[in-house]
Amino acid sequence: MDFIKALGYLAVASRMKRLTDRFMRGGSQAYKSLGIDFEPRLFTVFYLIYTQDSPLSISEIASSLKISHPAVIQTTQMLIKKGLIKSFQDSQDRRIRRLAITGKGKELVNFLIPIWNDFETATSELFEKADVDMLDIIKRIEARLDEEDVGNRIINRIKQRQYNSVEILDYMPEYKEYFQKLNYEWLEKYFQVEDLDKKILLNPEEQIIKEGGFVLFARMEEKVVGTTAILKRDEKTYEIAKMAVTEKAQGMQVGRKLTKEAVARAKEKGAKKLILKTDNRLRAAVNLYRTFGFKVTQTESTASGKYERERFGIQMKLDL
Amino acid sequence: MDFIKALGYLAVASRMKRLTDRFMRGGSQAYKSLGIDFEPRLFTVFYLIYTQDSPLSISEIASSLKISHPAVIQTTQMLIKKGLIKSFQDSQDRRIRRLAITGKGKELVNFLIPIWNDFETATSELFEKADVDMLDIIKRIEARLDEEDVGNRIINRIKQRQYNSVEILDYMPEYKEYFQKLNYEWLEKYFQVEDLDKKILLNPEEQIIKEGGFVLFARMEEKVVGTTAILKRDEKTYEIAKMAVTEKAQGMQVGRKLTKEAVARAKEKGAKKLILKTDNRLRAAVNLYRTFGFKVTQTESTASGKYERERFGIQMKLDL
DNA sequence: TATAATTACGTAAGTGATTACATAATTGTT
DNA sequence: AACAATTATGTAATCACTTACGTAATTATA
Repeated sequence: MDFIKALGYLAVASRMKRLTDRFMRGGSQAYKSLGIDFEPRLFTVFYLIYTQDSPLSISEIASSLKISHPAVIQTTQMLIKKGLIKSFQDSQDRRIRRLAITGKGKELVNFLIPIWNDFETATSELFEKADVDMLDIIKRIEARLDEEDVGNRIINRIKQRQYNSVEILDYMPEYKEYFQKLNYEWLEKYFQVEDLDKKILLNPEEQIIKEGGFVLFARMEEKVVGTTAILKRDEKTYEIAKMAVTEKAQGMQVGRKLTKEAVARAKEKGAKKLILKTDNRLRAAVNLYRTFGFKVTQTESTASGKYERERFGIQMKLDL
Repeated sequence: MDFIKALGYLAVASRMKRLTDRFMRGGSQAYKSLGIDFEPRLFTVFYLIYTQDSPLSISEIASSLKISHPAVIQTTQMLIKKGLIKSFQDSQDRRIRRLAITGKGKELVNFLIPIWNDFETATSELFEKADVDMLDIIKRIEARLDEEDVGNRIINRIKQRQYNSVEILDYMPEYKEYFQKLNYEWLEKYFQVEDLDKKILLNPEEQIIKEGGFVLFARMEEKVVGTTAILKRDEKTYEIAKMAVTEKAQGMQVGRKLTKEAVARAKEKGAKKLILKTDNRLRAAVNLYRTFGFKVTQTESTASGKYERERFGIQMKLDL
């Protein structure tokens, strides 16, 4: 019974690895059973050095083979120990060590060429029998990965799902405590909770909504994980403030969705300008706002807000 | 510039490895960037334990996943350290350690299931975009490898080529010295060169050919690498003797080709029986003869030949 | 023309698997 | 019942890479 096989695409990488291991082992098995003092892993580096007319440097080899330079160093050390290549310092640039094939190396190549030819035909025949054009397949997959690597593909998909699962809700009295709690959570961590904070957080209805602003909540899987306020400054100007996302939900696009909704609400109300105050040290937040088109308008030297923390803060603006 | 790409099937294993590494790295990248304390290499073992109703043993896991049991031990140790699984001794068999998921483990699975789902869709979408049915491809290649692994495919091809490159030549006076030299080479190594040996090796024309026998030589890439004699015992009986293959060419099917030709020559001459004397300790030789159908007819206890060494020797016979 | 940035190489440690070997417990055989 | 063979697990060493970090040499820049 083969569990990995049953997992389908969930374990396709493991299956590819298992298959690759089989191929690599096949090569060393062949050398060993023929009593040849050579290993498959030496092949690419050795053959590259052999084919090149002028001696190559470590990093030239690494980039040609798309492997790390320590891998090249380890391989070349082994080849030098076997006497198949030699190294010498570059005459112009003393950082560079150049690698060239030796007489013994050339001899071995001549001996190995027919054997490598057998390697090649044996493999290509195997793929032919399996009715698989492996080179073309690898080429096509690599091309896709050059566009976007596996990690990013997965991350983007996860983020998209998380983003979709977040609901933005209007102010409801029963969520009032979250407005306070979520803001205290991070204010206490980074700054002090000042009197003006307390006043607004305790009385959002009075301080924000009655003044023509909004309070929004973000809910994810039945839990309130974020909040923000949109304060009305004047008919044409609104301000995003008191945005807070609980630590567990950070990185899950909650802030993005709250900001998106805040922008939409301000537009609806006929605002021409949306401003916000934040701290240059909160990189994630600043970058998030930037992606919406917010620009920094004031830095600490020019700011003169109501909060103590604003001497480290910045102001940002978005024209609607 | 991508040298490996240019090598085609000669480096297809390296390219597969490079591609696989990219996939494996993608997974850990995704977990890391989401701040999840989990690794791709834990997945198969963890998921297998999760899906199974009754706790599995180390070796059950190893065989289900087709990996070595030390790999399972290492993985489970890490999972235990993370508190995701627990282990306990089997009640019947005290050698067996059974592994079961913990409450914390189940919690993590529930959290990870949607993420694993994203892994799966991201990968399958990637392959779809590359127009590659990877699962089917792996299946087809694995099926071929189950028939014959990569190592054997290569070795067989090399042996076939070597076999084809060996020429069998009739006796020529200028090769006379090789008949002596090649035989001394191994006789001196395993036994003593006895007087009867010397007489025959010095005078093959007189001792073998004039008596109605043959001497054959094997040539590989312009070098004489092997020899054998076919002695005429009587009208219906010939004997293969003095077969020698130089050490460097051993394992290259030279002996096989010499034997094949010897059998053909004896048949041509109308022989009904081909015999030979060898030593039970020379396993490669005895096995070679066996593949031609030779059967052991006498062992040391019954043998009474002319040679000192025959008290360790055997006689073999092939009916033509 | 200092100094900062970049490049080339080297070393160390980690990764995720393997093979080889050891030991304890169980099962099979005479 | 005694011993051999097999099975289950564990440990050590190895493999073929990687990432992370350090240093020296060169090049770019203010």
